[in-house]
Amino acid sequence: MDSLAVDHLIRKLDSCSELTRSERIAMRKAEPEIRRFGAHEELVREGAPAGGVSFVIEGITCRYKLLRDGRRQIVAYSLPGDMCDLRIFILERADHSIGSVSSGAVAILPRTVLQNLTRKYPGVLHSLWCVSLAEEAITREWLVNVGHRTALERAAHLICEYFYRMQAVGLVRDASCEFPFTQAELADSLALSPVHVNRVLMQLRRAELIRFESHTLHVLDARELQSIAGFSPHYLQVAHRLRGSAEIARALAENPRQPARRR
Amino acid sequence: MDSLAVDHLIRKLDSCSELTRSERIAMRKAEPEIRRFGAHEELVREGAPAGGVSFVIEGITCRYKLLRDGRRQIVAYSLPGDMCDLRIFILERADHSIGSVSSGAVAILPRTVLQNLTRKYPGVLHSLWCVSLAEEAITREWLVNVGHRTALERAAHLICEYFYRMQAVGLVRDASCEFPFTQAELADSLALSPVHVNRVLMQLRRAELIRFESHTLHVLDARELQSIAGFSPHYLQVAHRLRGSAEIARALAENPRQPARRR
DNA sequence: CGATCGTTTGAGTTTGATCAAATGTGGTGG
DNA sequence: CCACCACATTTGATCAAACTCAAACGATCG
Repeated sequence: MDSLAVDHLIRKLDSCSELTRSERIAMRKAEPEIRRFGAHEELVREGAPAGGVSFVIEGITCRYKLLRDGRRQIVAYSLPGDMCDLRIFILERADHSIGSVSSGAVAILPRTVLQNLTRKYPGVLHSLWCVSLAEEAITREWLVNVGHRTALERAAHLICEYFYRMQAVGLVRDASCEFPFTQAELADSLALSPVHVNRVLMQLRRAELIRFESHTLHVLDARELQSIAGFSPHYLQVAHRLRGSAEIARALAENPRQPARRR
Repeated sequence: MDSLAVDHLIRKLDSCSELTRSERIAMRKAEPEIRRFGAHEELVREGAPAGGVSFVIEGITCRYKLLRDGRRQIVAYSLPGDMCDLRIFILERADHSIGSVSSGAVAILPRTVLQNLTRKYPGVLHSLWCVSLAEEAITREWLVNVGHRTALERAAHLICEYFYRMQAVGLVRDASCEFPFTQAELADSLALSPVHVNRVLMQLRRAELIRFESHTLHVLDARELQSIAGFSPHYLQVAHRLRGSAEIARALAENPRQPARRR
């Protein structure tokens, strides 16, 4: 079960920048702690001392910041395979909170384990860096979203991005996927009031672009939805067609610190 | 002159995660190309094929994204010592544009040079990763800013952040520093109209919190300004008190690929 | 079968946008 | 040194997108 959890992480890192066989083997030796959670819980509070590095293996989590007046801005969602918060690896304390959207589970690697891995296998370090850059690209797009798009465009854009990312991790079937968000959570992501989120979602449904059923999202007209959102998936495509990084990874692998089995 | 430029980069990386002597020496061998620019120019257009990795050695640059309708969102400013866009190191093409705010100069390292550095010196790789994480923290704070703060708070917050960062690179004297931004640029950063930026800036000046003189910003009441902004510099302090990263860097240095001179 | 939480709907308000024009200001060339 | 131009800032008036408040409706669960 544990090794299955690490496979999520390996797949993620591998998709960003190819790992060598020896790196994969080393990673599989890690035995993360599994922590289950319910929906809409607080997992890590801002300011909490940094624990291990965790990644989602099931369900959805989010990162958010709270303001003085209690309002919050969700700054990112983590889908299965995503790191909950890489920055924790480097900081003393969490610089924002982490919560769950749906129920699910995270795997937690003690920081020392990851430190040892990055120490011995620079390819892992490189992959982690790539993951960070990919996340930043998404954050930037959110900034554009909240800053310069109308409420309708914003909502459509978030749905497009979510759908794309769910697709990328194989969680979409028949143009539909889980959609566990409350409208209040969407509001905190989009910087809109819950009431207004309700109205724009209704607009999208009435236009027959999407449909909700229990907690499932159906995308009825992806093309039109993307058009309204001004969505272009380009910023998400960090995973593939990396330039140069494959060579780096290979070069790093040529002189591994740890004896590496070659195929 | 060139080596002086690289020193900026070394200082930056070193502040995030300590470099070893050999890493510094190796970096000093790099001979970046220097490119000067005037104020308010476009330096890299979104979609342009990726060139070298550049960092600011004088003046201020910004990253921005353009929307269909021509509006733009500035997503980051780069002060002297900052990388203009690290992500370019990994992508085929720029996924957003880069422009200048003031006149100044950037140093450009061919990608192959940086690739070789990261290949031979994982400590450099680690530092670059830390830099990326620090940048992401700023982007997230901008997202909170644009998403959940009022126009006045937003403007105050941006000024606080800018002032803090300028201080960090030693460009503040007597509570004042260069301030080359046009109100239109501030508007594009804060997701406000230029007219409204004018009004809130006026409010801050009338409250005697700041003063502008030619292109200089004077902060008259930093405490009150921060209070209005809800600014806490915590998210900026990645540079120091890193946890564990020093040990990583040291461990990496113990087995350098390249023969390293020891003091 | 309440109770709780999330969603929906309506009415009035506010923040910040837009449009338009006036007023600085710095730079250039005569 | 001045006239002029381009550009940035300032001010006023009007408008619209999204917020707030309030209440009703609906689902889910013990």
